[in-house]
Amino acid sequence: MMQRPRLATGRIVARSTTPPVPQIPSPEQWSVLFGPALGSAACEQLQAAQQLRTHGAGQLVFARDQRARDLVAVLEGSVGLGQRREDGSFDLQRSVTGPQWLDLSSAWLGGGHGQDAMALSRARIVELPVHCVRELLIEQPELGEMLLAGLARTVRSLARMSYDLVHKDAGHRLAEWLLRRCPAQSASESASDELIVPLAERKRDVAAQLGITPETFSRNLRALSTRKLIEVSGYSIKVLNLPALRALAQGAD
Amino acid sequence: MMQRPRLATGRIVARSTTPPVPQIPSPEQWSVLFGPALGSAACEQLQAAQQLRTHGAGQLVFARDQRARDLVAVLEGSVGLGQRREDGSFDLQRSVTGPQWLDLSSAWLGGGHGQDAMALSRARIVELPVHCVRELLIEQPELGEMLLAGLARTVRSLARMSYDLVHKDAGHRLAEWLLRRCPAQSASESASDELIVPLAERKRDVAAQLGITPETFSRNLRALSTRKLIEVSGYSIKVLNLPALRALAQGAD
DNA sequence: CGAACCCTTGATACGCTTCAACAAGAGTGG
DNA sequence: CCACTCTTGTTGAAGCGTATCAAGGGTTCG
Repeated sequence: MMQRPRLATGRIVARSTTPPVPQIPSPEQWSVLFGPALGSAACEQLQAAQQLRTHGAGQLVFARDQRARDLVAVLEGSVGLGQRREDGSFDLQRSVTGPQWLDLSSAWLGGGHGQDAMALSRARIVELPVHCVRELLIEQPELGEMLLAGLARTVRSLARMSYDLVHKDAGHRLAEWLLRRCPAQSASESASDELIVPLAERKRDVAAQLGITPETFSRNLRALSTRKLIEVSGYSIKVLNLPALRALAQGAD
Repeated sequence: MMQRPRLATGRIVARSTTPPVPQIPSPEQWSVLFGPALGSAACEQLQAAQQLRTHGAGQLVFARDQRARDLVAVLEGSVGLGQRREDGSFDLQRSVTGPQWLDLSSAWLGGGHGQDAMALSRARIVELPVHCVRELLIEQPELGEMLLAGLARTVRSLARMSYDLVHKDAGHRLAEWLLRRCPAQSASESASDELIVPLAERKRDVAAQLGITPETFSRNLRALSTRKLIEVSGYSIKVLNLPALRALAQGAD
């Protein structure tokens, strides 16, 4: 009971420099990143250009001043984007859980990444040199569209985030976050659904993504469980009243 | 003295439906939007595909549920992005002043715009049907890169905004905003620079972009002028101590 | 065992919003 | 022309939400 699912390995410090561990690339990773409509020819060329590496928890995936030569994606694990502070702590802005793009934007601007990226758990990373993608774009115009769509989704998500930061308080943001973590609440919305949200990350990291301190995060979780909307047990949260939670996220109360 | 430079024409209400006023397209508008490296062939094709329209202050440029078929840019004037509320008011998230892209992202996602856009002043708008751009992309791959770079800049700006919202208080954000409004503080940083920032928009709109209320905006302006960093006279702000302002924006104090 | 880390809870402080009131134009219509 | 209204910006007082500081308990690891 109450066991800790994951733990940043001691003091968060890189143990060794990045060990380049070539690993079996899953065949459909590209269709997850780019969308289902990617041709197999393009797929092969991406395979040829990719660079795989693995980072342990706490390691820096890239630094904000480091020149962005690649498109970076997370295949497995989760990586945090934010600013590393001088005292070694890291203030997280958002976390990216694989398989998902980590930084699709910086490479097109010809400068640095602009943010630090730190592995929050052991993470498999894939990098595509932007000059390779550039060449591919000439032959595969539909690849460009998928890149555009990917960036557009990032824009959406960031715009929503800053809207929420201004217009919603911590409780409402928490409810919204909780809903996003619920497994596909599509068809079977019947009553006796055992909706359990497991937390794969530290609670302070979740709090940072919501733009609040760990203390307020804890208090707001308690408030929700007092109101019988959820039930918290260590690192797993059971959703008791999905409709009420949804109403809360919409701005009720 | 103290004359009001701009005023949203009375109650903000659309006077008439959008009057499609074809106007002379400035030849270099595309190089401003896409970057200087745009070929003249592509330029001509964009010209052929473009749709121009003019909106009066208070008119909706697009609605959030409206399907996004075009890339939208502002040529002249300024347009606000945000949410129109039921009571007719508009809560602004960010404002776009021409010439600049207004919505480069939504059209690639195949859904709605996601936000409402309202003209804050009389504004000239240009729209490029996304299917035309799609076709152009096949022949002009470098166009795709410019679009990617444009979206990447938007991502940068939005990420910075949400960082600032979490980590900086109103005073620091105001200082930063003020600096962005200063005319190219490049070479002549000598002492006797008469740095005057004219406000083209209502102060409440500036406040909304900073994520604060008009009241706090007013108070913070006063705080800065009490400390002799600026001098406020109606709708024009004279910067008295640029270095101090810069230090403040960096996080000093 | 102690050390380090994480989460929780309480008390306090601060920043900002909200509400209310007021002055100063700007547009309107008699 | 002068009321009259509408909008904007400013200022003050009060209250809410969240951060900060401090303390304690639980767990893991050396």
